[in-house]
Amino acid sequence: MPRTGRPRSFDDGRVVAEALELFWRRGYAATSLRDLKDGLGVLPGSLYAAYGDKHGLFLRALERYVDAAREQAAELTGDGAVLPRVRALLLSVLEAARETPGRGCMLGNTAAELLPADETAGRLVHDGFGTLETGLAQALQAAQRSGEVRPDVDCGAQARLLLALMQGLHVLARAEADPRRLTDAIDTALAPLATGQAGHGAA
Amino acid sequence: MPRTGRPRSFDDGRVVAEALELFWRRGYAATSLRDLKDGLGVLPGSLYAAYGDKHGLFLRALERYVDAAREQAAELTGDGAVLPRVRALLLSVLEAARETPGRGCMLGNTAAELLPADETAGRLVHDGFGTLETGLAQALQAAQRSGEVRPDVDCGAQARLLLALMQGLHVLARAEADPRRLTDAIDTALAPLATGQAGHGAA
DNA sequence: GCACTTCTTGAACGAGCTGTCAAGAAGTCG
DNA sequence: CGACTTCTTGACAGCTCGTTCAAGAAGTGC
Repeated sequence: MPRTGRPRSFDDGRVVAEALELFWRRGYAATSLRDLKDGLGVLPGSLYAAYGDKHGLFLRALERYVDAAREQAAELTGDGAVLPRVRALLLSVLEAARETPGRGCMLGNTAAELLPADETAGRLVHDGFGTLETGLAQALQAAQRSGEVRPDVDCGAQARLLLALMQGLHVLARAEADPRRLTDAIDTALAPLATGQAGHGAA
Repeated sequence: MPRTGRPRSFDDGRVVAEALELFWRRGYAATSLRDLKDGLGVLPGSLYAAYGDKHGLFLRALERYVDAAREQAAELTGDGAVLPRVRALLLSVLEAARETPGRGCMLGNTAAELLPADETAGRLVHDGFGTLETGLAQALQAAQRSGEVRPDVDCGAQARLLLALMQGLHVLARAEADPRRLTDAIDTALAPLATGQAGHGAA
């Protein structure tokens, strides 16, 4: 195993994180190597040696985003009431649109720009959506067992509805001067779920 | 008024319609003048003489899409039950994703690619979303008056929820091998609306 | 300190892009 | 038919893009 030679002068994790920020904000095609060079402080030659090409770096950044989404999804299930956490997740979409306009969701952005042509990115996006859907469904099922969510609710279908709502909010919020106008759509979606009593601890 | 000179050899309506099809499928930046030349049979010089530049042609195409959306929204209100028409509209999103993959909704695509930087396109997208939202809200209100929709429903908030769902479905469907998997999300969104009785004619 | 390996640097390449322009084609009007 | 106006044509300028590469820099291990 060759372990000699000049060590890399940049931190892989930092570069991927900053590349994610750029791709997230501007999209894949609109982020040029010049943008990456300026934003990351890494010249094209080094990027190509480390990641193959622009697309390779993009996939690394997208993987990182999917990992972050996985963490968010896992945090939905846990101690205490679930529905307020789901509501907070949906509200955070509107808040993010206010604080960082024009960024949206990296999964949705990638789906709109590159799917279905880019199959590798497609798998990652599919995984990311699947993770979020499963996380929502499991959280709702747990809340159902604890009595927080009505027993006649189809948690799988509800999870798909909430995920679609979430993606839709990312899109609509781009065209709204004040995304908070969409808050009542969130509450309308969640209202039919609650039993009215708070539930009694995790399942 | 100068009414002499060689007449235009192409039909404006046809060119805008075909440009819309291209921009819709590939997005704004990814559609090159060469694509437009090949698809429309009109050389760059003529396009620039007629529409100013690529962006001008895109705006014309986007206007046309907004007009079509306006018609769709208007058709939601009319004789007979409203909820089946709303359901059909949402299902048509999944059907379109199956028949024409990777096209999505031109409003959502444009929002993701160009907003908030492109203010002119932003106004058109905002109008388009507003038209759809208002159309949904008015249809639900009419259905409420006829007894088809429960009287305690907030039709405005419901319209925003359904519009967000619609946009979310466009996004999610891109990453699904078979978009029909999302059908139950539609029914879950609509279930809380119905009174159970069919309503008695238009209001 | 020397040999070796890897990384960095920055210029350069070919391709593709949007937008322009001068010359010719094709109409209309007197 | 002839003058005039507008549209079409296709080449081309200027730019940016992703990618490559040879030379130099900077480490490691003996």
